[in-house]
Amino acid sequence: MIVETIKQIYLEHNYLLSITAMKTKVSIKTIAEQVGVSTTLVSYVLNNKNENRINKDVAERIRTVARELNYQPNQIARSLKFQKTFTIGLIVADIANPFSSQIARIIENEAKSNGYSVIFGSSDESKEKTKDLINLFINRQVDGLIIALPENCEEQVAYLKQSGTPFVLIDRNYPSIPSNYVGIDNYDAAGKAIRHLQANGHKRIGVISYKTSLLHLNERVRGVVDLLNENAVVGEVSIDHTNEDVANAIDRFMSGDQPIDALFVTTNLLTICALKYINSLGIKIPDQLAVVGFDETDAFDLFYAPVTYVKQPMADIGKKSVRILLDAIAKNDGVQSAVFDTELIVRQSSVLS
Amino acid sequence: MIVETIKQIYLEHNYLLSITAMKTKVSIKTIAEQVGVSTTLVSYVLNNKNENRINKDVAERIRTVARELNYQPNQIARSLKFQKTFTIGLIVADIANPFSSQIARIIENEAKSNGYSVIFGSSDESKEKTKDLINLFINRQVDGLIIALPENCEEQVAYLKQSGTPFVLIDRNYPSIPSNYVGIDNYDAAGKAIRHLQANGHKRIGVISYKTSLLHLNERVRGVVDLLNENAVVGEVSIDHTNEDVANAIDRFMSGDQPIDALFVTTNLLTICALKYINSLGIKIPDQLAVVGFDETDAFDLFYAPVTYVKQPMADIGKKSVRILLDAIAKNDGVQSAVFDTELIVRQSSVLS
DNA sequence: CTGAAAGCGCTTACAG
DNA sequence: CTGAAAGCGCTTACAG
Repeated sequence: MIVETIKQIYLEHNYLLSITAMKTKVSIKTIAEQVGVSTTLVSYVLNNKNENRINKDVAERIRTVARELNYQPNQIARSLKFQKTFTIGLIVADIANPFSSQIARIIENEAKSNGYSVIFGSSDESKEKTKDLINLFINRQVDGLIIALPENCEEQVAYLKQSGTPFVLIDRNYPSIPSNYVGIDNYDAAGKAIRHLQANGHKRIGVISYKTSLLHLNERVRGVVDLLNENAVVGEVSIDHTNEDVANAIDRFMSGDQPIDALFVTTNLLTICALKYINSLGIKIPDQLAVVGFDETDAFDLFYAPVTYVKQPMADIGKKSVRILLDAIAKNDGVQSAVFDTELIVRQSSVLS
Repeated sequence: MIVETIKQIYLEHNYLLSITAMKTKVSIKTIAEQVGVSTTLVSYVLNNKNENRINKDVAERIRTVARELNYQPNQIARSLKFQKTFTIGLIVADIANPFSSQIARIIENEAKSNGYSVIFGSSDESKEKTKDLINLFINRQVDGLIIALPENCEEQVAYLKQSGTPFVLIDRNYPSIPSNYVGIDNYDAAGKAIRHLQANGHKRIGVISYKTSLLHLNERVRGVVDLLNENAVVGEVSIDHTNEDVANAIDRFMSGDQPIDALFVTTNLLTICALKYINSLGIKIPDQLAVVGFDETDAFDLFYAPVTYVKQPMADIGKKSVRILLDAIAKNDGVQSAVFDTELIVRQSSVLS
């Protein structure tokens, strides 16, 4: 009954011949036997090699049989032969984070148009998981890796270098160990946010960031502090107790005789967290508090005062990281890096009405 | 200089011995030669096989050398031998869509704890891309596939069946061709939303969904219509002109002598799109219009009237799809399906204040 | 114009 | 207790 249904559909779609091959794995050998030639010839024909010195009729018969049997080359066998898998390993903190999944999509597209597939893994900001994923992907013979590393991963970078597997770091860089890297000018991004807030009359500006050794985040904070000096009010929150820490920071910022009148938050997740708490306090944005966030998300668009944010050129970052990786795969010497500018998308959350 | 830095770090981390192996691919053969035994023995030892009849000293030497050389087994070679790659292919409409990336993360975890990795691809709701991805992944010898299919993919389902590759459909089902499937009770989910709106005194309810043959979405609409009968006001929007169509539907719903007082939207992306347009019209939620959306997103939390939504049990769906797939990989006969209940998360957007 | 053979890195039944 | 050999599915230099 089920088989009948399938058969029916195949008939309709003109796949009749495939039915005969149902479930039987067809290899180059199957075709060779069917046609009565060597596997050598089958391989040549199917790969369009030595076309000029292969009998046209034989070639045609090979192609026909291959089509009839719906031959699918075994890429694993090719990979073993070529020592090349046409696979890229992507390691991010969490593929469910919109920043990661947006980048993943761009990398997927760029990889695909170059014949590569991508295998992914989430590190949850853990050094150990990162190391495991690196080894896993190396075992699986990926041709290269694109990685957003957690903090304190000098060891992993060194390990990657000595492994000989081409890789490019994205988002988070480790300048102490020269590596391929693609990211943004974080210092300048923060500067854009702060100068904008200042230009709009904000005097006392708070910044919320993670307590971390991650350079790209610290650069964002440094960008703030260099502009505000002693007037900078910094709140560092732990990744383990983000909600409480953000709440505490905001409470501290808003109390005392010099409450802040503007807030800059250095990541999308932190910004959402901060906005939720600000909402719960009934603080009105932007009148009581101006806010600038980081990265694009639908939540910022739908907020009652659409949120001003620092926009990263996701497409550029994703594409460039693949390009650099493919370069490194082709010729693994020297390192390349690309640092993109960001754009401040100004909306109501930071502009007094 | 760079080399010095790396060396330094390796010394610190006690990887001195690895340095000597820098860039040299080490195989089982390398170890065999170094120890002076056959590759057979190396393989047995490293895989803990025939432990009882292998000389303890030899085994120890093999292990030591393997560790010193930081031997990493070539999984491609193992895959070829075992006809098994321990890889799952995941095909979604767009990995950048939060629904997809959340599911992806759960699938990743569940797969990993069973020794599987996951390779992904986005179909952009295209039949052709889906077919290409299926073939690509089959060529790459994935052990199984988890797929959210676009509409009109009967052919692809039949193709998958005849390929013999185990697969499970998620989110979108094709009951005409019995297959492994994991999803939710879409009809009931819509019912939950509508009964809630009715219980809150809403009389005239509009529903926005895609114009599609996708069963799961039509089930959501059917769930509405079966409750409201002729009072149901349905707006179907094209996936190609979503923004305009949503705007047109809402304009139509809100005009005339019987404007709607409540709106149910059947997907997260559509809900966000609808909310943006409603905002732009200055319509106040829930007082002028109650809204119930679908799926979880930060945007719903941060909305000035936190949005009531139908919550899918993402973890259940993700885990179950992997479990069923692994079952099918182990013993590919018969089909399993799992249909989960949803939960209506009631918040301000649908409750008159 | 065609095919036997080696080899990619692994595993394992078999023989000793 | 150990190893030579075959084989997973492919490619290709080489010989004819």
